[in-house]
Amino acid sequence: MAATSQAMLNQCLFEEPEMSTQMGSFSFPSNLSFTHLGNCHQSLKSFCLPSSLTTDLNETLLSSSTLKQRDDISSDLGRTHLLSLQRSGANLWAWGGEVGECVGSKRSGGDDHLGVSVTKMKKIKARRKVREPRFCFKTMSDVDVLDDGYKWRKYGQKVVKNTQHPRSYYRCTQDNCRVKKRVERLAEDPRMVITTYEGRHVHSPSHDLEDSEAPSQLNNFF
DNA sequence: CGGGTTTGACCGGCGC
DNA sequence: GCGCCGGTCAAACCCG
Repeated sequence: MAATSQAMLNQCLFEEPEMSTQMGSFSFPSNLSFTHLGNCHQSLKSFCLPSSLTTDLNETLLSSSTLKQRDDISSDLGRTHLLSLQRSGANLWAWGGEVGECVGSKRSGGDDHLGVSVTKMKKIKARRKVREPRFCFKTMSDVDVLDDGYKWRKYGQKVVKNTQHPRSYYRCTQDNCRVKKRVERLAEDPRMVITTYEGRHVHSPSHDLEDSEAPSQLNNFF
């Protein structure tokens, strides 16, 4: 799709942005396609997601050599753009398990954890049961819906407060797959598209099904 | 005709 | 309890 080449991956962050803490950063080529992001995301996954979400990958933590490789790729392709990797308290509850325990142990020390108040954390905990794992990232693109290899059906659109651009709601068209995504434009910079994914796909991307019979283990976080 | 989009209605959570 | 707001539903509509 044309959307792929247009998209410039600029930032990967986790919900909710105001609660996030910078965890690390590295470079990606500016002309990296969204599909490529799916592959690179394996490294992101290893770098920032709990092991419960990476059991199907057999990958270890992102090493400095891997980062070096990414830099090499970037230099090969010319320009680079900083990709910031962030993690928020809001996602910690969503993931649960070891991450949740991590939150609990760190919270015992004071009123704040990652800049989040106790009352806010309580509300976060209250929501833990119902929310799917979520993450979002920001791309600079003139099209709203980026090609991530999956097929989506739009089920709603909403004008959110204090923004002039509507937020669109999409669901994966695959049966038994309950992954959703939200797409909205940044109020401060309409060129930036915020894409938020919720849940995990239980199938391979539609592109893989079309291109080969062997289902790829890559991309399955989207 | 089937699949996707649009859009107003509805619902539940949350703050006051 | 009430109103606001985000998220979802579903009927109508569109398009190939």
